[in-house]
Amino acid sequence: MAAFENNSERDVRAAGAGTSPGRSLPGEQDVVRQRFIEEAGRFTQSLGLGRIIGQIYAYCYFCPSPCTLDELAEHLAISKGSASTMVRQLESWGALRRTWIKGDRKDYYEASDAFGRIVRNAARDIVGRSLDSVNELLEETGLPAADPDDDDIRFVQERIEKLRAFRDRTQGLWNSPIVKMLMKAKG
Amino acid sequence: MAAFENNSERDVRAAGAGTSPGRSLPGEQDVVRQRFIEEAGRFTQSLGLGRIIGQIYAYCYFCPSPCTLDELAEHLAISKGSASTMVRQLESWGALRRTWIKGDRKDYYEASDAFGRIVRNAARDIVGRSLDSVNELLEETGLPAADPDDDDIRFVQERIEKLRAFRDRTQGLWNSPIVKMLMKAKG
DNA sequence: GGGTACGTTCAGTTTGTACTGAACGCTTTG
DNA sequence: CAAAGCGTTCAGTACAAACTGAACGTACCC
Repeated sequence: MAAFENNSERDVRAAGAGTSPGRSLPGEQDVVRQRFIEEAGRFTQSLGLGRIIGQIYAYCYFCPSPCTLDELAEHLAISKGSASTMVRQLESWGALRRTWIKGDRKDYYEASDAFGRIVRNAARDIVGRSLDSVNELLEETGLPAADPDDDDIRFVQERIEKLRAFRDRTQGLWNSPIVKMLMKAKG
Repeated sequence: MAAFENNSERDVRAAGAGTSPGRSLPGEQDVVRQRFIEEAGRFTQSLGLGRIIGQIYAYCYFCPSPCTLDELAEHLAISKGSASTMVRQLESWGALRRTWIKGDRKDYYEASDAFGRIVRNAARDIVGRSLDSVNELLEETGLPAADPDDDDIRFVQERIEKLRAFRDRTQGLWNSPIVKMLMKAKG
């Protein structure tokens, strides 16, 4: 709601990059920014990641210069705690990079545009641990060794075997060079 | 909790498939079933789909014969309403197939083992609509036509263009024959 | 036509969790 | 050393979504 108002420190900084020196009123591009930030929030929320994480990334993505925590908290009208937590989450996915400006104690964050890598990292982080748990069960499940004649036991064994086969087939899919290539940004 | 107790109609039917005629006590395979059902519930829940949907699929997947709604509700200790809703969700993903037994008014459900297709359908259903919303925004966003000299406007334009490029590159990824092949079950 | 036996729907409740904001530890500055 | 500025943490809260179960509609049977 309070995003990209033009009376703050950051907007002055951002406006400084423009060619119209006296320009400080919100331009049409700020409306566009605002809509993308909202949409990104809806997107990540509908994915069960919460609204804030999408908003933070979108805000940084559309910032010409790195952002600080306070900036994010103020413009997105969120608590500093949430900003801190979500920023580190995004950083762990490679979605944000932490930078510093010498003589300034604040941390600055800038968005990466390597979307493919970000999505892969996030997906791995989210479904990865759940899948690990499933895999563990698939491994440790020693089939009932006795009674190979029991139809029910053999049925269960076959079902588990099919799961294992699928797991093996898809395991290397994320790391497949083909998929990587398809998602790679080319300049 | 009450899953796979051995005093119910269904277990009698399941036990009938075994080779040991008098056998009605829970075998070791039922313990395995139970663990897979629990794990499936955890899995879908950690994915934000709820616990029940995974449990239902796992129950059906490890059933040698099709299941009914009442059976699912009773053995998984869930309400019939949830069973009905989730079963239709799974059916829409191709995870369950609805069958009938003549002379019986109940609906019967059996699990598909085409995991690849199920995952693709589910993923498309879940992230699809969210992505549609994003794509809509990407399309309808006419860039600020005026002021091509404004650095800030050009910056926003470039960022949006990069998003469009990634969208175009990844759009056909799910339907890519390579990915389809990698996920296909081979007999 | 009444009475079952189904599956479905939906208002209500409960459960889970995203988010807040105050307190904390650490580092730098005066 | 005190004080301010920074990021982090965590108990508490508020909100949303999962889940329930009673009411409903419909098809079949006596």
